[in-house]
Amino acid sequence: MNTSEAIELLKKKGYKTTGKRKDILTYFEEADGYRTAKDLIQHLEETHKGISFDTIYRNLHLYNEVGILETTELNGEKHFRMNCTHHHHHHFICKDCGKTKEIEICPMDEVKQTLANYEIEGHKFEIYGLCPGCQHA
Amino acid sequence: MNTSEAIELLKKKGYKTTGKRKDILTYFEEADGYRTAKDLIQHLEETHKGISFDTIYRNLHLYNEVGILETTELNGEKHFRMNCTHHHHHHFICKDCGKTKEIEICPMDEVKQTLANYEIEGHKFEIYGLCPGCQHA
DNA sequence: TTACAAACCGTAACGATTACGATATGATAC
DNA sequence: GTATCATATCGTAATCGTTACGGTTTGTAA
Repeated sequence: MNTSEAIELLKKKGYKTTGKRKDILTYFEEADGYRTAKDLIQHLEETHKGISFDTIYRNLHLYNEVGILETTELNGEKHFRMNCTHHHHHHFICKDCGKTKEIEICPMDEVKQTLANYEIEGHKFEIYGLCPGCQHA
Repeated sequence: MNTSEAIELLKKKGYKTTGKRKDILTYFEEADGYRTAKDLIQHLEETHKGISFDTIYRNLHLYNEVGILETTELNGEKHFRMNCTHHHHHHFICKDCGKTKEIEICPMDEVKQTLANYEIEGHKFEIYGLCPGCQHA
């Protein structure tokens, strides 16, 4: 997903297009990895001095709800990234820069067989560490 | 791991044995699943009225550090459970009661091959849903 | 039984997030 | 273009889980 696709989706759902909304989307499109609300606030302070927490979190929640962003919890803070809509996969996540690498392997088919009487609602498979670029920092 | 093994381990590492420490361990041994700090406080209030946050969190951290408890993050709250030390495995976690079921499948061997230049520090594989007992509640 | 480090208490502070009344602003209809 | 109105935003206070701290109590080992 990219910024213009996301704006299109928001319009279709009846949400208004604002400068702040666009800038938030652009930030995540360019980030190419997981970022926190704080990262985003810091970035937006440059162009939108005094932007409200309300605006930040309201839009993060909205984007997450309509599927523009996906989220994960990393040492007590929520992290967000542009959603990859094309197919099911998981991520390696760099602890330093937040960048991700797609992992195509998913063992849920096998796992489901061992959970016959269980109602499965979701699963999380994430690998953490340092990406090649961050190993010598 | 059970309460007496845990106490033994603490002693060996030079930590003191107190009534509160024992009761915390017993709570997790009997819980048989993930519990929050709040759950624990609620339980201990009965027998140790006015117990301090400091005591709760200090011991939770300690237990986590020495490997008595393992931890996961579930909708913004840290959850703890008695550690299963015997072998590597993952968990199905019931959203309602916090009970877990061991999953023996782990795809990390395959995954490692696709992350040749990456430094892997850890991974998380969890399945969420409702256990058979909680499906009709 | 004394001595002392470790454990604990009561409470304040912290950081991330949520919430709210008042104001501003896109989008639509005229 | 302008009026209308629901939605978005602001400024700020409140909330929630967690952490921190000075003072007191308590296991433990000599």
